[in-house]
Amino acid sequence: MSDRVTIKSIARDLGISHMTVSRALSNHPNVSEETRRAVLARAEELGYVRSAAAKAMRGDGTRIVGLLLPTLVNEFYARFADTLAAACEEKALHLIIHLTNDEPQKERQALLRLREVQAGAVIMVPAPAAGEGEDRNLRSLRVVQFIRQRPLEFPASALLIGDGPAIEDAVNHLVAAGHSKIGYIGADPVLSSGRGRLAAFTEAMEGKGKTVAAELVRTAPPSFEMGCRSLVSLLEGKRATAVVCGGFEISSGALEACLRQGLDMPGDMAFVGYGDPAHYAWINGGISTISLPVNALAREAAAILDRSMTGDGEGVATITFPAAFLKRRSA
Amino acid sequence: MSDRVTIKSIARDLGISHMTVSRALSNHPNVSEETRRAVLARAEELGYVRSAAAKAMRGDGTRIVGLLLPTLVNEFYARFADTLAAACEEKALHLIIHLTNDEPQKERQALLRLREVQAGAVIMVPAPAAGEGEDRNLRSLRVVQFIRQRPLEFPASALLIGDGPAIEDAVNHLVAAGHSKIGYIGADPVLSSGRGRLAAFTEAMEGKGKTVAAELVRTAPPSFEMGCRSLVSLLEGKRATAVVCGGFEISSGALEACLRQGLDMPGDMAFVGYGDPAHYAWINGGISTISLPVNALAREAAAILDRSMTGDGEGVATITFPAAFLKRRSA
DNA sequence: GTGAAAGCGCTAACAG
DNA sequence: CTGTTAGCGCTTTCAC
Repeated sequence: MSDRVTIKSIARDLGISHMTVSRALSNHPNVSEETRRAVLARAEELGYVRSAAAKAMRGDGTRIVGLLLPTLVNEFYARFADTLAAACEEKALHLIIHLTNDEPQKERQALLRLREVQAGAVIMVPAPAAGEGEDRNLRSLRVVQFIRQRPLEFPASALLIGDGPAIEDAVNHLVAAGHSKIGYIGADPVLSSGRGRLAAFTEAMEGKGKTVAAELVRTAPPSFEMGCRSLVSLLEGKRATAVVCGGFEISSGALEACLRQGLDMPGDMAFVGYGDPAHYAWINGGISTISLPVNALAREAAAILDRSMTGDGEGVATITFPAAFLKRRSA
Repeated sequence: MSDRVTIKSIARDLGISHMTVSRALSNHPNVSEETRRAVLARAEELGYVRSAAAKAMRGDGTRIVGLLLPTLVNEFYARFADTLAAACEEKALHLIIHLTNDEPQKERQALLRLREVQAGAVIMVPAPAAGEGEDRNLRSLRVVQFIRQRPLEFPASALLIGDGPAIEDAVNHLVAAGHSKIGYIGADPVLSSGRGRLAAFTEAMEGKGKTVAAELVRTAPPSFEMGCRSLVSLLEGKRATAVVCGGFEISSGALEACLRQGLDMPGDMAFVGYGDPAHYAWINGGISTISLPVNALAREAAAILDRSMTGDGEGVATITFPAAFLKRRSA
C-alpha cells in the first residue's frame, strides 16, 4: 500500500513546493486559482488528511478533550457522555474517555495519558483523594470538575448539582407520609458531593425535629455493590421504613436489592432514588427520585469546553444546576 | 507558567545533551548510572511526559483506538464501551469515542477525524450506506465491524451476533403459547443485522407453518423512536398479539410504548425484547428478551485490538457470538 | 558513555 | 504568486 499522503508527497507529485500545497490546503490567499484547484483535486483523490501530530508539534494544539467518569454503565453518566460526545462532534473535538472507577490511581494514569496526547481540557468526576500534590497532572489542562469538587491549587471550573433542596423535599415528603425511621445511603463524605448530600439530609431531618440515627446512615465509596449491601443492611435490626439514596450507582444498587428481595415500595419500604434513568418511571409503578438535568449539564460542559478551546481562556466558572424531587409511587 | 518540559529543556537544565536524556528515559543501557538518576529525578520533579505527537511523527504509532457507536444511551452499547474502555486502560490505549447516530455522514466525519490523529484501529457499528467508495477512510485503519457488517474492499475483522437460533426459540415459544399474529419490529434490511434477524424471524415462522403477514412487520433505520412508533402501529388494525424486537434501541422504544399504553404483558401483548439491560428483569415482572453476551463481545474486541496494535497484523477474523432467548414474564 | 545530525509533517517568516 | 529555511520533540544512525 502507498505510504502516507503528505503535503510533500503531493508537492512532489505535482512538481511544486510543499509550501504551495500547504497554502492551497489552508485557503491561504496567495495561491493561483489554477494551482489551488490542482492541489485540492489531487489531495481529494489521494485522500489526504492533515497530520494532527505535526500540527500538535508546532504548538497548534490538539483538539483533544478528556472525559473521566467512574463508569459508563449508569444512565446518568451515559447520557452525559452521549450529549457531550455529540457536542464534541459538532465542534470537531476529539473526545477521549477514561473510566476511573473512582480509583485515584486510575485517575492519575488517565490524566497522565491525556497529558501525553496534549489534551486541551478535561471534564472529570474527581476521584476521592489524589495523593500528594498529584494534581500536577492537571496543570497543563483546563479542568472542569463535574458532580464533585476537589480543592485544587489553581483555578478550575466546576459543574455541580444543587441537590440540597430536592433532598429536603424528599425528606419532608417522607416525614409527611408518617415515616420516622428514614435511612440514608450515600457517597463517602470525603467526596464533596457525599458531604453535601448527607448534610442536606441531616438538616432536613433536624428541620422536621427528627434525629438522624447513625444506624440508619450508610456512607462509603459509591458503587452499585455498595448500594445493594447498604440497602440490605438497612433492612436488618432497627429496620428503616424509608430510604433516601445519595448517588447514581448507589441508587441503582439499592433499587436492585429492593427488587431482588421482592419488597413492595412504598408498602415495605419507601424508596427515593437518585438520578432518573428512563426505566425508573416503569419499575414498580414508578420510582420516586431526585431528578437531575443531565442534558443541561452536558450542554453547559460543552459550552465551557468551547470557551476553553477557543482560548478565551480565563473563564473559570462554578455553575450549579438544581435537582428536583420527583414523586412517583415508591415513596 | 513554565513552558512544556521536553528532553531538550531537561538537557539544558542539566547541562548535557538531549540525547543522553532521551537514552536515560528510555532505559537505554549506554548511560552512566549517575546521569540516569539525575535525569530521572529531574524529569519526575518537573513532571515530564513524552510527547505523543513527536512519537507519532516519527512513525511510532499513536496508541489511539476509535470506537464508533450509534449512541451511548443504551445499556448494551454503554456496557460494551465500558468494558472496552477498561481493557484499553490496561493496555494503555487511548480510546476516542464517536457517536454516529447511524448517519453515514457522521460516520464519515468520525473516520476522517480518526485518520487525522492516526488512530491505529477502529471498532465500529457500521452505518447503513457509506456512499461511493467512501470506505477509503478505513484503508489506513485496522477495522473491526461490530454487530453489523458492510462489504469492504479490503480485509477487516468482524464481531457479530448469532441471534438466529435465539429468534427462532422466541418465535417457537410464542407459537407454542398460541399466538399466530406475531409482529416483528426490526432494523432496516439494508443493515446486515436487520437482514439476518428478519430472515431468522421469517424462517422460524414458516417453520411453524405460519405466514408472515406484511402488515405485522416493521423495518426501518433502528432507533428508540422507531420502536415506539412501530409498536403503536402494530396495535392498530390487524392487531398483533405478540411482538419480537430485532434491535437494542427498537426494543427500548417498543417497550416504552407498551408501558405508556399500560399494556399488560403478556396479557394484552406478548413482548420479546432485544438485548438485556438490567432493568428488563424488573419491569412488568420481567421482560422476555434476546440476551447477548456483551462482556464476552467487549473482551473479544479488546483482544482483537491488542493483536492489531502489537502489529502481529494479519489476524483478520470474523467471530460470531451466540445470543439466547431468555424467557421471563412478558412472553 | 556521550554527542551531533537528520528527518518525521507542518507552517511562520522570509526571500525571490 | 512561489520557494527556501527553520524548528516544534523525539529517536535512529553514526561519530567520538
